Amino acid sequence: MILGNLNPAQRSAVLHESGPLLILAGAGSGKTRTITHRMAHLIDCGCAAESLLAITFTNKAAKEMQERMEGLIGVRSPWISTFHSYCARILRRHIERLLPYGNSFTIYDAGDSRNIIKEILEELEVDRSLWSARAAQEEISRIKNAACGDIEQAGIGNFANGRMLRSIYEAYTEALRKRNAVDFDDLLLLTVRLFTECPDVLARYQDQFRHVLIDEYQDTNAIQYRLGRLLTATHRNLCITGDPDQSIYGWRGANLSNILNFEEDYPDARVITLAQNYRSTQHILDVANSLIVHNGLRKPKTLWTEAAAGEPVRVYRFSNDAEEATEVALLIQGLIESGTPHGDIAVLYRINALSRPVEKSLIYAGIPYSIVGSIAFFLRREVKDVLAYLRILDNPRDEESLKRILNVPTRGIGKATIKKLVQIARSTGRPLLDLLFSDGWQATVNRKAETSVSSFVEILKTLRTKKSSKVQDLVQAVIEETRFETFLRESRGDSAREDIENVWQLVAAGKEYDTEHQDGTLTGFLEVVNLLGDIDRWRRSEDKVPLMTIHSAKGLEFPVVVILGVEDGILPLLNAEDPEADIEEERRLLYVGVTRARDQLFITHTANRMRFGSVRAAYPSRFLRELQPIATADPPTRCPIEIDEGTLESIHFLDEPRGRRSGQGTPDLDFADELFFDDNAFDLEEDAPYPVGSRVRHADHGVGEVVRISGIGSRQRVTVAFEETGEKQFVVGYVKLERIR
DNA sequence: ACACCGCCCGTTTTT
DNA sequence: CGGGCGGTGT
Repeated sequence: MILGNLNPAQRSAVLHESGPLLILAGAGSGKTRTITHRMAHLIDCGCAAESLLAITFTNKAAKEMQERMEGLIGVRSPWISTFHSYCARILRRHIERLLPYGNSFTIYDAGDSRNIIKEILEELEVDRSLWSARAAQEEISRIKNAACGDIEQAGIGNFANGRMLRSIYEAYTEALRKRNAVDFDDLLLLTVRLFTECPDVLARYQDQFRHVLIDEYQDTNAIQYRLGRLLTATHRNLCITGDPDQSIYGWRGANLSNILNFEEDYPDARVITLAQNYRSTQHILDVANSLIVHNGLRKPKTLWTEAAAGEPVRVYRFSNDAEEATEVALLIQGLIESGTPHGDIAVLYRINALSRPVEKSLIYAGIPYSIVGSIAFFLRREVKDVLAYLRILDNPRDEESLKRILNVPTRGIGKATIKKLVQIARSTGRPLLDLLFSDGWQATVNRKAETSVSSFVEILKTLRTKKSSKVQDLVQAVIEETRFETFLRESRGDSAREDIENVWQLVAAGKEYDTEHQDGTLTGFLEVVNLLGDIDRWRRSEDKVPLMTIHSAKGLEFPVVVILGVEDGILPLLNAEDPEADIEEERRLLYVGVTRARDQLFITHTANRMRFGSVRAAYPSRFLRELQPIATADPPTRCPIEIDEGTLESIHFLDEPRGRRSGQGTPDLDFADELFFDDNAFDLEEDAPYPVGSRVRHADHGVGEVVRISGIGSRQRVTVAFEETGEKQFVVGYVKLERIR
């Protein structure tokens, strides 16, 4: 085994033999390298490859790890997959132990679930102001993820809405069971249930996997935490890697304390910190470090590098989003002209909506780009329609898919008919498809509908005979039997071409699956399709500028990164009705964005931004004032003035001609300037409610002395050195402090 | 049954 | 600005 290329920390992680191990891996610290080497080392030491299990969060990460493993040890590779795929595979084998599920269960995506929830809300006659489908869906997911499906524990309360939620939850669970379907959360949840209810199954996997590795542990939720514990309960060979500073999935139930408390869970755990960064320049790391240090919930660590200082990080301010978009396009054009490949320049943003103006500018500038994420390919309407045919063939109880395609392509089966059919099915207690295949429904619908449904049934019967052909042929058969292409051409106007193209891409996906899986099945194909996100399908290409959310960019790196819209309200994303927004998570998000950059980093913000269809004032992100040091400059194409040691005031200075130029100077612009740039015009010593040196009392921390303040107004932060608990930082607007002196 | 119109709604982030 | 949904007209 080659240990020579590893640094001392990496090496000790590789050499750690057994027992719990926590690898705190900073961004760009060679984590994947370390864990693949570790696995290879274990195999070298006599572990069978089959006895290793590595769990990642994205298929992309799994694939990358897989490839690196093959490079290191040859073909026999350990089991490496995402939590979700791993659980799906376990369930395919054993779900029949959890009746009434069968092993051809269908995995429902959020859209499918939403449809069921809508039906339930209708059936239960739920007042729409009490529960929207969206809200109910979110709550259901929260119950599953945070409380492992235990309603009692989820604390939903006993008021009308809580009681209603309980009914919705139960009806939803029952609906899925009837359809032999599971949602994303169920994949994990049912696996935990399987392991708990069937100790023999658990024992089998505990025995098989002598070493379990969980990647990105900072993003695990309650169920994933339990899975990890269950799988390693006997041998305790649990190796986790993660970085509390990169936890960005709190909204999905990720529980940061899983990683923060790992050492309490496993007092004998070995902890290794990887802080040497091999990715970014010193300037970029300085910015990253200065930002993240403002977080309280973390394990302190400072990234360092042997690399050069590099280009300064630049913060650009624009008067509106259109200008931002044009200038970013010009910036990119300049980079491309000087030889940077398109694929080396990533444009990142907090919310998908921000991509549009930039897309326009890129098109205008003739720069090819590709959007990664947003609407996943397999979620497109026409693709899902074709897939629905496959799904109903695979799982005859999948009522959602059946209803979806009864009248797609349009064949004269309307809502009323569908409703009638569903009703008969319900009253006879048989699956809808069973009913349609029998002759117990014809009398209840009108003649026209009757012939239509019959012809639909005929199509399904024909397709059923081809069920075990190659996936590619099956997809093609669906398109031909249903005359799907004609349907698209006739029913879609402008988008017909694109829609048809997408449908044929699905055939291509089937072909790809067939070649990659010699013993593939329809079930297998559908599973891949379901669990594959857009980011997983994305292949880095030289000739397109990638545009994506920061969430999608996690785990990736680019020589040049542009982060758009770093404004209060967007990053951090602030929600009017939810003032308790997790600012620290937002800060981590920016941190993740910043640490994607290898050589050059550009951060932009605007004074006015089009949102919700109208122009609104935008304010620089509160995070910008935490960045140290930043060099700032006017946008490159207009006034190429550069400042060697940028200060906040210099932006103010540079910015003045800006308002005039755009002719859009608004009072808000001035306010924004003041908010952000006039830090030093404000006398911090005099006007602060808790000046430096004053003594204060805090309910939890006791008495302390103010050692530092920063910012102004309600956004002001105050750092207090408490006698008992040490230094803490607060936002003045949110903390209760009693001033003693 | 279905196409069309117009209103209102809301928007993070994804396996 | 865009999608979803309710209502209307054919």
